[in-house]
Amino acid sequence: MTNTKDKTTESQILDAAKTVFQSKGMDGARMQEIADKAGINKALLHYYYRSKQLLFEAVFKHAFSLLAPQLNKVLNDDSSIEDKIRNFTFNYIAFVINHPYLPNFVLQELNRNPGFAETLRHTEGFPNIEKFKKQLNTEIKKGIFKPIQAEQLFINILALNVFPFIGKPLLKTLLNIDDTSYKQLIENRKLEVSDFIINSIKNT
Amino acid sequence: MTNTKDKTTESQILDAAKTVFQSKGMDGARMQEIADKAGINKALLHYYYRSKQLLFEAVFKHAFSLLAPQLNKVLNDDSSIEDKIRNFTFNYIAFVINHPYLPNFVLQELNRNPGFAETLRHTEGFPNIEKFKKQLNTEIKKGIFKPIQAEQLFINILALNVFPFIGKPLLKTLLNIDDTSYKQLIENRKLEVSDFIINSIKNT
DNA sequence: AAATTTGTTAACCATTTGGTTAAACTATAC
DNA sequence: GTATAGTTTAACCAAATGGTTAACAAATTT
Repeated sequence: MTNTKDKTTESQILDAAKTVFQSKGMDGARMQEIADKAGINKALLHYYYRSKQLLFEAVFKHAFSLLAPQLNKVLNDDSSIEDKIRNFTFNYIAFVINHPYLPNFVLQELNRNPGFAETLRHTEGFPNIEKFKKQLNTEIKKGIFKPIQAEQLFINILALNVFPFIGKPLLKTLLNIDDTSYKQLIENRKLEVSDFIINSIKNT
Repeated sequence: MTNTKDKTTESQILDAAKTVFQSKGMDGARMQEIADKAGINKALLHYYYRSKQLLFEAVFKHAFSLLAPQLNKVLNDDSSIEDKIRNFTFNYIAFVINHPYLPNFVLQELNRNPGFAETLRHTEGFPNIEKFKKQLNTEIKKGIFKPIQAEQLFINILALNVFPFIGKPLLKTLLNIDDTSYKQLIENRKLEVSDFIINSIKNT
């Protein structure tokens, strides 16, 4: 075997698995469909990844490893809170526009199996809120921001950025708009969401 | 057959189906598990609801019929925008604390089958945003609020209220807190979220 | 109370599904 | 070039799954 060919087949499988798992979830995904999409025999899936569960975990961990650095940006870099919020919002929305299935996939599977979140905490580079908390409290003491619990602000930031992607089918229907308009609405949020947040907490 | 006994069996099935579908989703749910939970033979499921798909739709429509009136409250009653936001936030969070699986269930299944949302639009009492839009624009013109698109504000309100429930397993891990603390965090949001929103858009 | 309709069950069925096996094929090692 | 190790496939398998059937039980009707 050539190592090149190895990697090609294995990554073809992973790519196909990503597509199928992320659009149908663990329960809805079929090993045969993944094999077909990868253009290989079903037995090869088990040759490279023993079981559906392990293949799924590979996909899930990879998905989460894409999201974690996005979160760390808002939590652990050295800019001001205001800059963090603006950068995170802009970058996260731009990022998810290119990976539209990711947030729904990760949240759904964590809900299906909450114990899975525990496993993630012990992985390298798992986001931690401590620095963000201290920094926010310092800036509040300086009078830059109105008092707000770091946890609540963090939830709000995430909510405003993540929800439009998870809620897309519902929101499109409620707002009675088509895909193009919805895309535009999301595009506008890259800047509007930060204003919305900053407006709310900044002292004048 | 007595009509009373009919309804009892049928609603036992529906109750069991709610529990199973809402916690495991369409793909993860098993007809046998629903039958067991209802304490009846599996064939009875098909006697009352022809197929898994139809039983699922009954559960889904019921779930949505619980959520729709909550939305209509923010869209179509006669109070001011500020009161609407405060009432909706308080009521919605209180409501979902008692139906914790609902938002995730509805959003997940709409993502799995986006065409389903179309079906909902044509049901009685489907929420409509038009009145909210006009009212908001009027209050903006009066100078009560800073300019903001009704659609964006609506998304924000929904996001801030719904996301904490959908994201619970992720947020609990990120914030490194236990169930009791998380419950308290959510409880606090009943009032804090409205302040957060109003602060952001109200003219001073 | 006999006939008929409705409710309920155990057993069964076809299909799907994740997973295995044994053989064939390919490429590298000797 | 032949042995050896890694790769790929077709065929197969057992378990699970949604759904059906035919017979039985319980009401309702007449």
